[in-house]
Amino acid sequence: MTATDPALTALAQGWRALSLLHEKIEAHIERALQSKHGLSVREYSLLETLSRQHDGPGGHLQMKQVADAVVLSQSATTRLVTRLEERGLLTRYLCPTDRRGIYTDVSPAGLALLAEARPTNDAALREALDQAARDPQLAPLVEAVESLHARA
Amino acid sequence: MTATDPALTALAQGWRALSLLHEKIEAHIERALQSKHGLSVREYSLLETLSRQHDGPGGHLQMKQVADAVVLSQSATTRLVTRLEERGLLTRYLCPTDRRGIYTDVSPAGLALLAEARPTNDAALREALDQAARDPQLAPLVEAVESLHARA
DNA sequence: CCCCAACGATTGCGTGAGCAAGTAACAGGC
DNA sequence: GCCTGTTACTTGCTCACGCAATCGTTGGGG
Repeated sequence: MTATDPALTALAQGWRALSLLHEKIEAHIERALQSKHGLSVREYSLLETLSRQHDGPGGHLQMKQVADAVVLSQSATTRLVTRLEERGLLTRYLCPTDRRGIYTDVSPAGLALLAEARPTNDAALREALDQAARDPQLAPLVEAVESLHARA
Repeated sequence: MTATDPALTALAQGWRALSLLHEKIEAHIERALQSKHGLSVREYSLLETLSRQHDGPGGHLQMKQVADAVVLSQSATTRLVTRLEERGLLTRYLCPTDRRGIYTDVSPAGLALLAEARPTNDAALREALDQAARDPQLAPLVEAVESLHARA
């Protein structure tokens, strides 16, 4: 039986709760974004990330940075970017100083679609959180997520 | 520009942080479990869930309940259970009172592997959390996850 | 008793993901 | 100026997932 260490077990419960909450929210948002805008959560997430960089200095990210930001493998990132590029939602162009690097930037169409999808995303998120808050095992985490913005 | 509503944006940031934290932890544990025990996170998660039911009354779960517990589609659950059954880690048997339902139960071999993999899982989790705590954007969430067990 | 709507589980099909191997471009030693 | 090692990205392969259609089972009318 190895009488599992209580501290570790408790930590595992926390991880389990986090995992459950994440998957529930993701599933909920996925359905909403997919049905209304033909976007997956990852695709939306990528557009969102790139658009935030857009406000800043360069307005572009290298594939590697993208992969890190969305926590995907390089190969998956390549294909994700390719898909969105084929839909005209973003553009790819070589980095002038290092021709190995490839920058990606959101296109106007991408920004438009993002603006259109953002309310859907936010509403679905709000909904999923409210729904999760009714589960006593998830409630504390929901609270934590919501209180994150208070410190902004 | 649609001057995004600050409250919603903040919520989205919270969701983004949750998502990042989840994926980092999952990736970390996945590598550890996969290399040392040939188990995916989902497979481990399923064994863990079933074993916890094992302590309780019936010691078994219907496919539907399993699917709900691990947040998977019914089809994915069927295949996940099939894979683990083929490895001899769990057993399937018909529910005697309703032959539509199928119960799943962890086998002794499954329990053994679980006992073997648990330390790996816990260590990787601990590691991933410590690593994430160094990211200021993730730190508050990490704290929340860790404090969950304090209320047990 | 038979029929039919509902339910649980499985299967066919298409898609996205990671790993490993491959290619192109930089950086340093000699 | 090559040759070697490293970096950034892409491609081949395999596999797990979700959706939709299907099969077997159950339960409630008629």
